[in-house]
Amino acid sequence: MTAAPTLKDVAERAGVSQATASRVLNGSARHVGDAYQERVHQAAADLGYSVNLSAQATARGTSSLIALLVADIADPYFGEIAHGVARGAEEAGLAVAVAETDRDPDKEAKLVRMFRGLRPFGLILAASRGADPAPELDQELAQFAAGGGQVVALGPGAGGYRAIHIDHLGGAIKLGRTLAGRGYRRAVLLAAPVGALSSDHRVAGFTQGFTEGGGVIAGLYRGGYTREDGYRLMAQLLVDGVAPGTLVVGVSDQVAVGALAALREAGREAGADIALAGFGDTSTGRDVTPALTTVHVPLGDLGYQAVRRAVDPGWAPDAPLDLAVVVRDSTPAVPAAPPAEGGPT
Amino acid sequence: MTAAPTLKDVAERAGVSQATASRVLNGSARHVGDAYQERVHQAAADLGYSVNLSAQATARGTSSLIALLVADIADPYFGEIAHGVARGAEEAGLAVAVAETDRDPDKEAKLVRMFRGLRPFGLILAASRGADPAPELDQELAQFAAGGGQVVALGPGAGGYRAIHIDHLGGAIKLGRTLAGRGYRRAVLLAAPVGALSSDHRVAGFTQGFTEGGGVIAGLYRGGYTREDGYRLMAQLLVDGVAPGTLVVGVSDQVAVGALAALREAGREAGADIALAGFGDTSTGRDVTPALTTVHVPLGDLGYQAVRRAVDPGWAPDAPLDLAVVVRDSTPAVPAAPPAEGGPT
DNA sequence: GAGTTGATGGCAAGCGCTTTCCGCCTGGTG
DNA sequence: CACCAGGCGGAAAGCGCTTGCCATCAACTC
Repeated sequence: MTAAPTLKDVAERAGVSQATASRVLNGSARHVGDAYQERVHQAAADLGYSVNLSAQATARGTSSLIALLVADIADPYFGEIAHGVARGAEEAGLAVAVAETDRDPDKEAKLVRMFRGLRPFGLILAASRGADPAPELDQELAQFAAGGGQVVALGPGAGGYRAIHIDHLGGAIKLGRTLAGRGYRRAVLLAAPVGALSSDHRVAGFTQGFTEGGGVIAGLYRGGYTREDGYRLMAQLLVDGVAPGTLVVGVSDQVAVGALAALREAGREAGADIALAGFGDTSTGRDVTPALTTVHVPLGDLGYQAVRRAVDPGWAPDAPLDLAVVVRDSTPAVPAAPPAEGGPT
Repeated sequence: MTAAPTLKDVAERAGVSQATASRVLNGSARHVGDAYQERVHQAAADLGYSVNLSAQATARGTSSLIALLVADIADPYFGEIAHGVARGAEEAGLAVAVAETDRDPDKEAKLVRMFRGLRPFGLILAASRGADPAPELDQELAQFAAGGGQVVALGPGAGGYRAIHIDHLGGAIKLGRTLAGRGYRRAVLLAAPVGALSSDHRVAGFTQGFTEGGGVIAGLYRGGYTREDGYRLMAQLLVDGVAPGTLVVGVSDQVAVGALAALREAGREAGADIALAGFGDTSTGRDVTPALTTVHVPLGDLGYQAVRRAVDPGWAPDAPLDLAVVVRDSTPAVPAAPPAEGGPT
């Protein structure tokens, strides 16, 4: 047998109608006599039948897929989100389709268009969206939603759609406060370009928290979210000159780790000399030396919740997700007397 | 409009038959007059039409999905594979569906069964398979293949199916030799349970290379592939006692990093005191201190090749993939005179 | 014992798309 | 000018599955 057995085959073998076989095998509200059930199951097992989900989706008008859009699946940040999504999907009996946007809005729109063809149950947008309007993307999303699809966006400015809010702003404020509280007075930010929403929120939040605590933002470099960006930006910063005692904050853990690498390569010491903090609390930062101070974001739970939300629009988490700052060795407490380096303001 | 527009809608609006609309929009061998093409495209754009891939799959009898099975998508090892798969899939115009096995053979079989329902074009098995026969899995795979699906397994013992071979054995031999060449004489292995194929190959390979080079395997602990496993195993090893100068080899970078954490916590110094090596060369090990010696596995390329193989069974890579050992600071060269610890047997 | 339920099997009409024919028209040939 | 080939649009028969509706029958009810 080179073609997969169909429902019809099963029905014939069991000596029942297709309708009955369908009701037995693929969950229906209608009850079927025990004897029939038995026969159908037996026939299905004998034939190695497996439902054709495409056909099922065509007939039912809805599929059992959930689509996930991430910037880069190899990035632990998105990897953990995907992990949570996979968990939620499995629980809901859904399969997950994933694609990478490379943070390119055009590509993102293109992918949404292709996903739209899959008629997935829901669409989870985890790729950092920019603040700029993206007309094509918005149009695709609108059409997807018009067709009955659930779109849930993960992140801050998720306009219009169902959203799992991630309080980057609040988390960053806490980070700023905490670090100012530890005695830091000068900070340099390594961020993504203006318009990258989560970056913008983190920058704004940190700035607010840090200045409230008496600190000063002494510099702001822009690149992206990756380790390479962090490395490059830090190298530049080193060229421009950084005073010891300065705190360098990366827009993501990856960036901070990249900065750490640049620092080490330049012979400077992270921690006591130049302090370092990141954002996200991905596995990346836990094992470097010094261990990275960061803001914990419950990425996996977020992904899980996104699926729940897509499956059941009314669903809400028991407790809102909290971003907590995690202080580690990369930001040692600054000794009482500040080095009189940069005066405030 | 709350229901997505269908081909019929487009055809009507364009004033042509469904057949013509189909030919214009969804690639067909047949040519259609320019005027008609124009009208159809226009109508499709006006309506925001997007093909229903499920229906298309039903009609064509084949879908545009490629399925990927990994142990844990949040693990960078699999994240990088998935990244490569995503790249290949995009190139081929395929969507990728992914699921996590948690390294549980039963779950794996269950997932293959569900994927089978999706009638994907191909199925890529990246989750570490055990050496033990897994009858249910094999049966599912056989049935999938019988239905015309391409299954390509990533890894060592990929019996029966199209496989992208990963030469764990060869890579590990090189690692063993290299490290023996650097002067190490005693090694302890932190591995996964017997039967975990890639672990077995790595253990065997390292043992061979290392003993050939004059080293001795002084211990073999078994846990798993994760950071936690590494941490736990190393803690145990520490309790059991390890002589300075010993080399600890983790079955994966994750394990090695976990071991590093345990080491640090116990106040021992990685590198000069206890040397450390991993396997895989995932981002994990690059930025820890000391940086981790490991075997580079081109995970992304592997994933990419798997897709190519699935799409075109005849395809073969230009050059076979090579595993190279990457020596970093976690295995400093041992000074000439060995510490007379464990005599070679 | 006729009438009423309620449970359950089957028929057949879709779901949206592809693809095989079929027929028409244009154009080239001798 | 009769004829044939080739190009192209359309009608319609599926693809595998679901589900509304009807038929049947056993169990009750008065």
